[in-house]
Amino acid sequence: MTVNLTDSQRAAVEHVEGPLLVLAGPGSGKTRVITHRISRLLQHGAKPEQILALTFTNKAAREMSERVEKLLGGLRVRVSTFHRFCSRLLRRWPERVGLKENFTILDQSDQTSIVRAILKDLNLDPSVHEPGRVLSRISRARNDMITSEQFRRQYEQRASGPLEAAVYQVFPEYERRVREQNSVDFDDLLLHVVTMLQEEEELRSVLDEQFRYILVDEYQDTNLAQYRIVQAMSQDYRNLCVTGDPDQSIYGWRGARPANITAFERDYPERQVVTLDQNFRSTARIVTCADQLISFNRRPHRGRLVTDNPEGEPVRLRVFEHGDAEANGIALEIRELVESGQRQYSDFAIFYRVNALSRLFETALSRHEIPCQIAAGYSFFERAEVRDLIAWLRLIENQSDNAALERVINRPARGIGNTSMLRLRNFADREKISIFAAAERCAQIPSLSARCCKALLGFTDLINRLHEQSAAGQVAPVLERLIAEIDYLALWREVDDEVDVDREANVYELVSAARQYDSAAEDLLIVGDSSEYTLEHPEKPSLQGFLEMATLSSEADSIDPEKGAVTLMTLHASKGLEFPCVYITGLESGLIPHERAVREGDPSSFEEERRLLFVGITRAMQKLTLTQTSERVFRGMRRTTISSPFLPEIASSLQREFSSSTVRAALPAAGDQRLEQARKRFEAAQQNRERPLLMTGAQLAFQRQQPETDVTDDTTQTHPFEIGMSVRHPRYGRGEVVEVSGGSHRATVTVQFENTGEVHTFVASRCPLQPIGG
DNA sequence: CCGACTACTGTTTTT
DNA sequence: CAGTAGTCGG
Repeated sequence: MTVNLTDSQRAAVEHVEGPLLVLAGPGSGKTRVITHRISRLLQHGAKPEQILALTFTNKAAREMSERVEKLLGGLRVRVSTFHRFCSRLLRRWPERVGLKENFTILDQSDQTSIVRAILKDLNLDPSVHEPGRVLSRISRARNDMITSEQFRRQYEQRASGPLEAAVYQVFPEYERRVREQNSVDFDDLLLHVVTMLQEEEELRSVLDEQFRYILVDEYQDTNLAQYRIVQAMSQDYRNLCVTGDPDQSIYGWRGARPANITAFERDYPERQVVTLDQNFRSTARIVTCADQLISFNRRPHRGRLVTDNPEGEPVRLRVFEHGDAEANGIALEIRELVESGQRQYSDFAIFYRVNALSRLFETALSRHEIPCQIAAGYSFFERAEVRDLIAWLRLIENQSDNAALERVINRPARGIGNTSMLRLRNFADREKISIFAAAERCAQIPSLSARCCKALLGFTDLINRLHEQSAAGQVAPVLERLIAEIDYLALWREVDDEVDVDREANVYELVSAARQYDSAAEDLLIVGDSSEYTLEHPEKPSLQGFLEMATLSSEADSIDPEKGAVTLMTLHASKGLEFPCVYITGLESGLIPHERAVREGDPSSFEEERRLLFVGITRAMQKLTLTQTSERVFRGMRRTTISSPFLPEIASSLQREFSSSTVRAALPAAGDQRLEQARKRFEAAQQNRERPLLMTGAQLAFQRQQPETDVTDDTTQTHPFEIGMSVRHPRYGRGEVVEVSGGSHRATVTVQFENTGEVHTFVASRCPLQPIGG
């Protein structure tokens, strides 16, 4: 069985007892090693239920469990994402962390609404403190296991920006409200489990014993909470195997700590380390290219990548005029390769940095009648109509789920508007009850009209009836009755009585997902013994189970490499996959690396961008094409692009190809006559306070040569301001920009002036000039 | 209280 | 461009 393994692969497979760290480079056969290792564990007497494999994404979980099942001839071990695993634990022992068994999981839009409501109650302007931003700051803190209390203290110790000021006020209230409605957010799933394991030693040791062999994939992506969870379960039985690659750490922005790898070596001094660095996936040229790129990181985490694979085709860089041409060119090439019989559609993948670019490729491919599957941001479960129905189901399950209630109570409209809701909320606050409970007692709220009251009672009655029905376990009948009773499809019916087919299809798809769930749920579960601490108690299908599935899975999971279609996805989503032919698109400054990563000025986020490109490159098995455009439409504005700074780093392994009509996207050299034209246009535009129609490379160069910019109180530029930039103000003279905030249309700029040392803040209005990128 | 219209603003990546 | 928050007339 282990005949085809290399020495280091075999070392990892044959290691049975004790902690093991596998440093696995891309394409080094990691999954193979893990599955063989599991089989080895079983041979050595481990029971399947003692093995727990934790992954980061559903996709990875599914793939691993399929491969294990195949190798072991149908034997199943527990493979789960962190979030799902935690959800199961909480479902089993909710009272340990003060939850009720029917708790619901909030999605991101619920979280944002809660933050928005809190900001409002605190009289903080949501246009200044953007709810999404506040939320992500809270989430980041919680990922680092910083409590609201600690956050407040930190805030008081060192003066911070206005965002922090809002966050420290919102933070505790956010936690309170989420808890109050018997719900959890994504972070809570992990955090509650950390608390549980910390405070309940008995439970901890039982779980430690139950899961004697724990495997963690993509260990570099674990955050502090995940680290703690794994730690806690690997104290008495230290058979913890983690696999990771610091060079593929691309989730730093989300609290991932690649340093957990180093921590592992510290926590388990007796650990064994195996390095897998031979690449079996890609051609030698692709491997060289990847290796070259990653070596530019301050601390590349490996020796050189090696491979015995043949050299293969050159890695190409194709330059196109604009985004449409890029998408079209790729589509055309794919079509030709398929039509000539050399390739099939499923061989191809197209990667991009931001989801916003997916459309371009989607339309180009469909123009060429090329089938494609998109692992895009808009998952099935995120569509409005599906989320509506899910919110209804959540409320049916958990009547304290205020977030769900707020979403559905007037949808379809039943005459319960803002004012009524305000009164209802007030009553609920006063009585310390949920909004649903308040609605049931609406007769006691004198300010509510009789009509409104009647509507409220109709609503609560419906929920109660459906709740009763849901006790039977089956989800589909509840959902079907709900849709019928609220005549949900009518909501999407146009005036002329035509039904929105897409939405209707989604509704039916949800119903059929529920049916499928109902029939599949029963055989999903592994039956363990029935002691108090058994995790796998046999479970009937339940509304809860269905909701968990709906909330914790995403569209990216449904990507099927065998589907006979070209795959479109973000670079992030590509991790862990491989394709014979890969296009990495938009190799432009501001996109790869992303503008924001550059603006942060933090070398580590810049390096994360480099790792992201590294991940993308190493997905390719045979044919890798990087593409770039000369101009790109962004936010409805056309902008000339600048080449990605990563390209020069791999220049020697690239073969450049320019489309016939392409002008090179680069800054013009000094003395270029285009520079002179640009100067004139720039000045004319400035005088007329107009925006130039098109920013050319020459204009960019021209602006770069103007280090000083005038600042007045009412007119400022937005984007061109960067921290450290020198500016001149008619009244205060020369100064240096110390802070910039705001978006592309409005911004505030804080400047410290040389003469007086004073600091002034300017509110920028719409800028007469185009912002320059980067 | 509802829906239609307008104005404004934003865009990383995801469990 | 496209999503949404906010305003206004019915």
